Amino acid sequence: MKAARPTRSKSSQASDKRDVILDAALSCFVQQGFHGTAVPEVAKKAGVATGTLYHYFPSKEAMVNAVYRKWKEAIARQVFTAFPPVAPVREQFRAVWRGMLDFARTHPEAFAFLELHNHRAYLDAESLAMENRLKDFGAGIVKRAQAEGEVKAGSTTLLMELVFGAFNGMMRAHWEGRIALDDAIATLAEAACWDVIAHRPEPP
Amino acid sequence: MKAARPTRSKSSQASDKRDVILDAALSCFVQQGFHGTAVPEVAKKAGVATGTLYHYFPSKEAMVNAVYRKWKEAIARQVFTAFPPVAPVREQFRAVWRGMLDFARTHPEAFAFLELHNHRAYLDAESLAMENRLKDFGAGIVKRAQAEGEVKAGSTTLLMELVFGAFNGMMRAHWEGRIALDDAIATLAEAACWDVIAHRPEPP
Amino acid sequence: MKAARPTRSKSSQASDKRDVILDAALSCFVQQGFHGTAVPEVAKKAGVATGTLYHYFPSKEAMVNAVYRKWKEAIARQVFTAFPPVAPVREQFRAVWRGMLDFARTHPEAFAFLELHNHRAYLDAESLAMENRLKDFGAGIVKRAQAEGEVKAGSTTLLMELVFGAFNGMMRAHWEGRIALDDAIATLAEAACWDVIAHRPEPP
Amino acid sequence: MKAARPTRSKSSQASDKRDVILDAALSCFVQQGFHGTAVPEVAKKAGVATGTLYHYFPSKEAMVNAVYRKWKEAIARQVFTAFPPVAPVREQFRAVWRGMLDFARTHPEAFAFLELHNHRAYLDAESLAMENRLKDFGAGIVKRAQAEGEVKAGSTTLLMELVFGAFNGMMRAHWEGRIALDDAIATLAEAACWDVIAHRPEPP
DNA sequence: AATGAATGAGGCTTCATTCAT
DNA sequence: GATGAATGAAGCCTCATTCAT
Repeated sequence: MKAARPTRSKSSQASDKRDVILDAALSCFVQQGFHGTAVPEVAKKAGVATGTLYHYFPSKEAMVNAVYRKWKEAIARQVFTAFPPVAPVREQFRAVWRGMLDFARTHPEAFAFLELHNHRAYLDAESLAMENRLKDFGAGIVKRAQAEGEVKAGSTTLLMELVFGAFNGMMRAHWEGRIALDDAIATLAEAACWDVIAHRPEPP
Repeated sequence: MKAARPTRSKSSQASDKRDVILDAALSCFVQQGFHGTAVPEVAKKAGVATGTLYHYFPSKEAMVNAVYRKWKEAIARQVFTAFPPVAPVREQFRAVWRGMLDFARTHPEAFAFLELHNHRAYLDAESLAMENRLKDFGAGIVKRAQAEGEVKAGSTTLLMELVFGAFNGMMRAHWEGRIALDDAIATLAEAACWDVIAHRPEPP
Repeated sequence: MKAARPTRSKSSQASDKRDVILDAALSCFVQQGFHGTAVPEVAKKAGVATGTLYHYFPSKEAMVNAVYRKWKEAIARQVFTAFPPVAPVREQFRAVWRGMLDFARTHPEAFAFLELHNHRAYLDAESLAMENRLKDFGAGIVKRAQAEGEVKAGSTTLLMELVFGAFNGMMRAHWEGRIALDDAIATLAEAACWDVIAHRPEPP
Repeated sequence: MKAARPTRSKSSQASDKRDVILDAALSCFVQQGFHGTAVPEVAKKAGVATGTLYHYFPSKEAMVNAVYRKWKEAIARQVFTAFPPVAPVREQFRAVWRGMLDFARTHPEAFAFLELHNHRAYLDAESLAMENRLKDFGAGIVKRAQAEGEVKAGSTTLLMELVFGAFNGMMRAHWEGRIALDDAIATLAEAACWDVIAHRPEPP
């Protein structure tokens, strides 16, 4: 229900404009990359004057970092919220997977920007620090599952990176139109990615 | 005296310089991205004058496409060469995997450039066409394996993208220093990625 | 409660704010120059909003001219007030000198702004006209003194400019920390500058 | 004789262009000040493209410092060259004075730029260091003359600043058209400025 | 073929000024 | 009157590309 914000105060209007700019920036950056995007382009897409961007962000770099953090926070929140702390490992895995998938389907540009681009040249320390939260979180799950014997032994980080990589590979294929991400595909993918880490003793 | 390289013809010297430029360009592009790299930077790293670049490439875009094709061709050749056409599927999978891994270890910048960057904004049609060869090749293997019942049923493309994605995830983690790619890790990763596509009937 | 200033009428409050702005502008202009100062900087230093400046001055140029005239008027008033119309020339000289020195010591930023900056690019006709009053006044004194034989013959303007120049040189050295302007120095300087214009017949 | 450079090597042509730019910059800066001058203006006046300026100077600030140093060096050289080390103080004073006057007459814009503008906002340490050489040199002369009893006792720096200030005042008046700097005027000015520092015992 | 100075359009950012609140 | 967000022209500087040597 959008009716929840019927009267907008001055400050919420300002926040709105900031968000409009962030959305325009996301859209430009995901299509053309950070260095491939001109600041006036972002302004034009946001429907404001170029100078206005500089009331909200001190520089283009600050802007891209704000975009990055906004959405990294959003995906983290979504995954954490859906996570069942006391469920069996298999179910936890599914929950994280669905959380990420829901996010990626709801905010395809945000996901593509976060995961399909190389940000190392312009992200600041705080943004880089953020990047590791989901991964640490994921690594924690894998580690506990390893202790319970349900997941392969060996480098926890490797297993987690393989799963995230597979997920990103799927999303990239979707983003670039090579696959359609319907429920059958999503289910198959989830199962296949579980198999990446699942401990399956050879049958006798 | 230029006579120091007697065994090389004039044309092969020219090729050398072209390669020097391509190497410098690869190095710059992988660190700073295409739009983040200035042409004189590439020239400086290559040890030639700026104008010289334009004797070998008509534009910066042509240059980045040449870099892309050179290395996409190289990785394709390496994988095709190592591929055993008549071996069992499991062995074929391992061969492709090892081929890619060997390439990525031997040419880390090239691999990072090819797979960890988003090129859509500047690659031309021919380069884009090239991108699909490895994937089509991989998809062919998967498809045949599906027919033989050794691989999960369902979207061939999805399975292949999951495997490539997992591989890229591993390489990105390595590139960014989160894992060390020793043999134990590589073996575990290969096995885990095979499990992505392996058909494992539930035990009764 | 705004009632804290009961003795001041509305209009004098407005004048106060105008003066606050003029003071802030003086401070900025003297440190960074006219073109080196941004209008919002002046507003910030004055403690008002940027838009408020434009209630008091139609433009940045009008503002700098107002600053100039305010202080040029002030120094003129101070010098004229202290001037003894019927005293001997030597005493008149001393009075003018002390008047200028008092002003420069009391309002160092104002003096530095008036005399140590080059205003030709933005002063309007009225401001430029003002600039010559002190000098005409000074020239008048010198001219009468020449008639009385106490001052060197020759270009009145030159003599007056030399004295003003010497005074400014002293103040610049003080402003830039090369000399301390104590009473001994001031007395020596006054005597030395009188010698610039004093008619001293060679001893026989 | 300009014929001394009949064939210009590549490097001397480059120096020529650098000098053309420095001259254009001097001309702009002296008329409109540093912050009041736009870089493309300088380029236009120099007859080159804007980008060309940046082959010779890394920034506008570097450019203004180069202008400053070029001319500060030139005036120093001129004064030092004309200085007679073993002559009587009165003659040394005259030599310094004439050296400065010759320079100011030959290069009026350079002199106006050096002495009639306030550079503190953009000069770098090296330029500021340079500024004190002429003054230290002048102070040395005054100090020796004080020791010989020909010059007033008291703050050496003050006396020197008064003389320089008077000289600058004269030049400013000339620059702004209030006096014509013919030989009669110059001679009178020189004598008057000597009187600033001359020790004249009161007649009994 | 090789050079690198030169170009000028375009990039990021600033800033004098306006105007809705 | 007072505010400060908004504007967009203009500022400094970069950079892909050209061309005389």
